[in-house]
Amino acid sequence: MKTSKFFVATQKEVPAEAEIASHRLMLRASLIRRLSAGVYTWLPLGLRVVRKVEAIIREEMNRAGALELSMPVVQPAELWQQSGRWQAYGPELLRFKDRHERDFVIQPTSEEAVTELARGELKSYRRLPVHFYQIQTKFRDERRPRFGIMRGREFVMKDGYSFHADHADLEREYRNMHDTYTRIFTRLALRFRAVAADTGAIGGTGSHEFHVLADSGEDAIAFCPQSDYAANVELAEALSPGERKGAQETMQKVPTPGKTKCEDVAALLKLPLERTVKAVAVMHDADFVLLLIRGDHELNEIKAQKTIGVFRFASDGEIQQALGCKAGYIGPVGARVKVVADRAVAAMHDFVCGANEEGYHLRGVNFGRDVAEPQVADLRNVVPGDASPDGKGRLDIVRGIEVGHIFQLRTKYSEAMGATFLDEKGAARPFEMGCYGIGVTRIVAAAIEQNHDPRGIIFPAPIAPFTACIVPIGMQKSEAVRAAAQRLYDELLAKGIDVLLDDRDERPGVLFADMDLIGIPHRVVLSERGLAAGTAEYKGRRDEKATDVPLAAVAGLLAEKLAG
RNA sequence: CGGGGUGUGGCGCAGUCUGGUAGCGCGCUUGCUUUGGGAGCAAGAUGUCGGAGGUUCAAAUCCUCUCACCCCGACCA
Repeated sequence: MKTSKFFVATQKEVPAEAEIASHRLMLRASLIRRLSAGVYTWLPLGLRVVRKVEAIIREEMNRAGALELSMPVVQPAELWQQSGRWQAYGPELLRFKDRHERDFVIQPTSEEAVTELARGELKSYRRLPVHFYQIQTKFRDERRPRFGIMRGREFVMKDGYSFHADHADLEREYRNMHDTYTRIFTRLALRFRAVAADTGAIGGTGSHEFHVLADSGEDAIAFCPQSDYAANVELAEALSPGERKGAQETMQKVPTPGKTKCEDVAALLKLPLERTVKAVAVMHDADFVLLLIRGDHELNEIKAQKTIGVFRFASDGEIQQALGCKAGYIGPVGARVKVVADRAVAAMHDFVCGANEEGYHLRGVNFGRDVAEPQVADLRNVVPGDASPDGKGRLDIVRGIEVGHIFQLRTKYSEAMGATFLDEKGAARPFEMGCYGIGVTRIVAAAIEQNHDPRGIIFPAPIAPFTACIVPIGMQKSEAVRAAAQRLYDELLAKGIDVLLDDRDERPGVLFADMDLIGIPHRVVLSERGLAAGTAEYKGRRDEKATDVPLAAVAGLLAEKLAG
């Protein structure tokens, strides 16, 4: 491709809307343009990247035995009513009526449509297993779309659905997909991690998320450098720090006027933050519950919900009513309410907590002596340095962007929609189902988030819009440069290299800046000076400096770089 | 959906408080010069100031309503 025949519309200045690097760079490099909130046009340059990502996913899915099909973006509401998601999905599901006033949705995923297909086509166990997938547009009416393509409302997803006669076969396919996803993200040349994820209400043995590692990621991932343990922080188990030591202090009430936060109380009493306990007041139905968390820890709401059921935070009025005190000074001592302590709190002695009296805290508090032994549960987020749940080391935490999720659905949809097959004995049984998603367009943003510098994007070669570019200096003036550029361009094309010849009549600085911004991994510069010496100049996008290469060796060098 | 904020040329902004008929930078067009890291000079084009209504001799500016977008908040590829 020649730039003059392509569409490069780079910008020096960035629209104010762009918050994160990938969003800014995608706009500046003319990969995308915004059409509406969370809805973007993919410009030719960006679409080339999307297509490359899709191609790799498609190859690996096909290799893994999955079959590509395409289901409708617009789907009838009846299917969604059968599965229950018409009610359950909420406002993220975009709904509309056709001219006959019939309800439709724009698919956010396709479990219903694929289960409908299976119900009609997979009548016998002899047809199983089957894995269908599609690469296609999805729409979720996010409450707050942001970060450009990263969390857009319209996006492209690879969604696959497998059907099995029994759970063992589903687990086999699940492992197959785990391996396939690992291959896909490896081929995409991204730094990633597969992490155990919450299976939510469905349960079952499995759900894994695949995260691209990036500091700007919205998810926190706990992993153990000494083992292969990795889990989303929302799920990672926090072990008990050990046995509680005996009490050494006597409990005493200390004035702490105006100090409602653990940090402030600890500073006032000149005690480390981890000697304090914060009490979080929540309501489970009509029950008032105090959750005790160590001052330096953070409540994990998912864990808390698993422990006490669905809850909400108590209002000031409810706290006043239950404890006769305002928030900021509440604690378990003397409180006639249900108390659940985090494991770390259960191991504390001589701690500090609220006195249930405004302006006062208690210090030297001990379970058993001053306050009843509480119910104990894992309630907090793990922090770096915590023991790994597999007992093999200490946890560290990194941030990630979720780009893939594999899930054992089991019979949730097949039962809800009456999708059954006949087994060997002629009995009708619901399909065991798995589903497997990859955020295709999100991968583009995540790749940029992980690979950029002040000059722009640094695309991993497998997904770069062009893998190499030729920058001729003074091409419009110099016949020699023009001819050499054309020759090299033809040669690289003949070798199957995806090359961009930047033949614009611009100053070299403009060409360099654009090629860097767009993130083309390999650059070859041709100039009269170099040609006189029979050389071209090669520079990798991450290289500090360019190196001179004999003109005749350029194609070979690039082929070698791209192979390696 | 709650809270905060912004809408002025393709992009980034000033002007709004204190009404007087719109300006800067980038980009764009043309010409000349320039040509190894986002050039210089000159001449140009592009605005119903988000929309509707109101106040006023006069509204980008004040008032009301509305729409769009962005940012912070209870979980998704």
